[in-house]
Amino acid sequence: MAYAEVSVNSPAAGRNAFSYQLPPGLAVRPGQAVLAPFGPKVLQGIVIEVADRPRFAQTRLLSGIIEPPLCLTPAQLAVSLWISRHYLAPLFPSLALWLPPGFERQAEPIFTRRPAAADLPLSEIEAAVLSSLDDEQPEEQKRLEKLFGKTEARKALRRLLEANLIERRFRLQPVRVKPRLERVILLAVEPGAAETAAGTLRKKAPKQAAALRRLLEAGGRLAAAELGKALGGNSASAVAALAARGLVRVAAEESRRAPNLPAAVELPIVPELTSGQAAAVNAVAGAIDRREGRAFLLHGVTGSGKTEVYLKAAAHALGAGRQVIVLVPEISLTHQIIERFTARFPGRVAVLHSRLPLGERYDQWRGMDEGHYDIVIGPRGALFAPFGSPGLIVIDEEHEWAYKQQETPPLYHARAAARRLARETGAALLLGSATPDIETRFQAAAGEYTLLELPHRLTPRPAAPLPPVWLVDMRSELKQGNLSIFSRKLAAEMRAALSNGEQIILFYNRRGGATFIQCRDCGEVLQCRNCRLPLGFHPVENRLICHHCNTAYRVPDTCPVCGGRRIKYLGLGTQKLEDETRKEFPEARILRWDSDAARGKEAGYGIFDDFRSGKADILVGTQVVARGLDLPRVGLVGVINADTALNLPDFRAGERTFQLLLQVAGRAGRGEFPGRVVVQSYQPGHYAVAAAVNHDYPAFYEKEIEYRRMLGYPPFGELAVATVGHTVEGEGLKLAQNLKKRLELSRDAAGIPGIEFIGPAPAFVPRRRGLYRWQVTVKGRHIAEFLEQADLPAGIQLNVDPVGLD
DNA sequence: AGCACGCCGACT
DNA sequence: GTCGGCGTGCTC
Repeated sequence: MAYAEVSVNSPAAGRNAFSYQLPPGLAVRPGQAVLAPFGPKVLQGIVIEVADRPRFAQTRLLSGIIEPPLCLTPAQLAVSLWISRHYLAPLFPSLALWLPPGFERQAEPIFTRRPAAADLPLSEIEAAVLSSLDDEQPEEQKRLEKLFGKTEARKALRRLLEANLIERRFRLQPVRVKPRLERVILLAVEPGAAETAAGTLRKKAPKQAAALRRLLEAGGRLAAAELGKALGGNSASAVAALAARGLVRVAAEESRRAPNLPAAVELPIVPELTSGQAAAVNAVAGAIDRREGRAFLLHGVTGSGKTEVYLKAAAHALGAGRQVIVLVPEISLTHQIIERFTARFPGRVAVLHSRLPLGERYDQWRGMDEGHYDIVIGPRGALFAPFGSPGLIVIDEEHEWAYKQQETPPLYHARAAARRLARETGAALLLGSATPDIETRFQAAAGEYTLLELPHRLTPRPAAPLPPVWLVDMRSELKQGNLSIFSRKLAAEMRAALSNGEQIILFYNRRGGATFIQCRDCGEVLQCRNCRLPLGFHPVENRLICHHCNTAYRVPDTCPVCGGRRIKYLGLGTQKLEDETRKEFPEARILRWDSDAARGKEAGYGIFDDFRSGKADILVGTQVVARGLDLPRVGLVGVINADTALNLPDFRAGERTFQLLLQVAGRAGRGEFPGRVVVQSYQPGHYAVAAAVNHDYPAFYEKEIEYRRMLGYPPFGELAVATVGHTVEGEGLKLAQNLKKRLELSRDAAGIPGIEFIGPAPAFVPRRRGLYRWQVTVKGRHIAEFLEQADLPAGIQLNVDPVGLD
């Protein structure tokens, strides 16, 4: 007797697989998509394992396989099992990452009327629901809810079910996405015969003759829509007449939907590789050939030619008949890299991201599955492209936080998942960054990644140095009576740039708004004594609270360091910044680009294109303007507030600030003008600011890694955050305290050393969707192994290896 | 998610 | 005494 362990698509399944008996004659493989009975429903599932014995004694019979058949590869299966285990994520969603778009279908309830005659007293609405049901044609609950109202319909259905007047069954939702069919006109005779026929028809049926000619030009096959366009309007009757003569045939063929890709842009000359680039390409190519699943960290300053390394390595993988996955941090950044890849590899590039219409996503997926495309570009989800033997996985800007999935489980990190996929498939993994993640850089030093370096910038002007950076101490500006947003240095540089015809980027760091408290005399930010993280201000209690350990402090009147009285929380928005800029520079044309201004499918590309084409002089914006955008006419970059992000209660705040400052500085001087950068800061002495100003990654790394080591933060310890929520304010805290107690008991029972629990503390977003949220942070080693066997209450959310605040 | 079971408060 | 609130446990 054969059995299968199956992951079923039910929220109830969690991280478990369920045992089923295989019906005689049904053969399934691990990875196979199947249908399995689960409670009253038949659900979609994925086979995890096939064995002689079940893991669970009471088994039901597996319903069958899903048609058309679909089977995950052993490598895909292994990556998903790792994700589910490491991130304590539900199993089916971890497997579903690989499934084609639109594959997932829920079981929905349907109702039929029973022939039973029992004549019970019914309410008006119950009678109405009953009379709208048929004894053969089932009705969907969804439709009844729309008709009678959600709660009313549910109540009535429940009553009718109890009275045995109706019957409920479940069926899978209908397929949402289908191949698109298109009418195609095909030549049904030899070209010679068609030519002759066109000649005879020319006089009495000119439209038919023209249609034939057009069809011949197109090689005997043309979409009906195109033929119509070519003939100028209605071609249906002509086509019908030709078909009646047996000259053409009309068929329905599948047409692939594809997104509009940005036009291919190739550099004027394919550049000769520098020795650094060549060495990097050779190393990666060797790893691709040896199929050893090796990983590389390409540390190259902005503008050092990392993309060219990606392209050459990709060419090598494709040459070996293998596929290429290119990940970018977010959709709005796919644009530039798609331009480069489609130029080099026309017709082979697929794009996969959540903003594509479902039909396009589906066709892109199938195009890859069937081998029409062998390159995919997209954000983190593109890692799960249906490629049988990937040769290269590129992660551009690998330090970006967007690679960690937030909110919806599985909360995986695409970099970590890519590392597993590379190992499983023998692909080479290539991580690129100008400011590598501290953890990645540490692992490179430990030999986990091979370090490849590109220390020099390539620009049109030969050997252009990285732009000089001026650091302005805003405390002394204030002391000298300058209350403006702009320091005197920045204002002067802006005037000079404007009169020189250069463009300017003003970067404003929005994150961290007014959550921290700072002395405007000395720049001191009040921190928790235990966690060394900035304290958040809570106006209701008028207290400063540590978001890590929940210690409360009273709000001081004077600065504990310098005794100054000007303690305040800083607040400024991009809108205000734009207004101030306009006031100060009335002659300049200003564009604002922040997340509010960049909604929708185009994701701000209108703004970007306007600025690039010179329709404005100053671009004011948040994080988005710091991204890897190539803007050749930008001479000056001004950073309005270098350090607000520094003061978030996050141990990665320093790293984030450093990365952002270097990135935004890199926007200056990429083209015609030598670049300059002015950085305004209240904490110019902070090592993240100082190192960024000097473009000194090693200096920052040394300081940061020491800080991490001292406090046991990653890479020296692992973190997980458990969040609980409750509608009643005080109950949330109780839940969290209870959770912490249970975790401590589990730890002591298991005897796992070196794990500590911090908190409970209010979440960074203390209230969401009506719930008061509290968090307990788990810190230590082998956290996933501990949490896997720990006794966890229902309803908690776990974020393993968290990135950013939530 | 849904649904059953089971235990305490506002009503006939 | 009863109806009904939602806490807890289960789905191979």
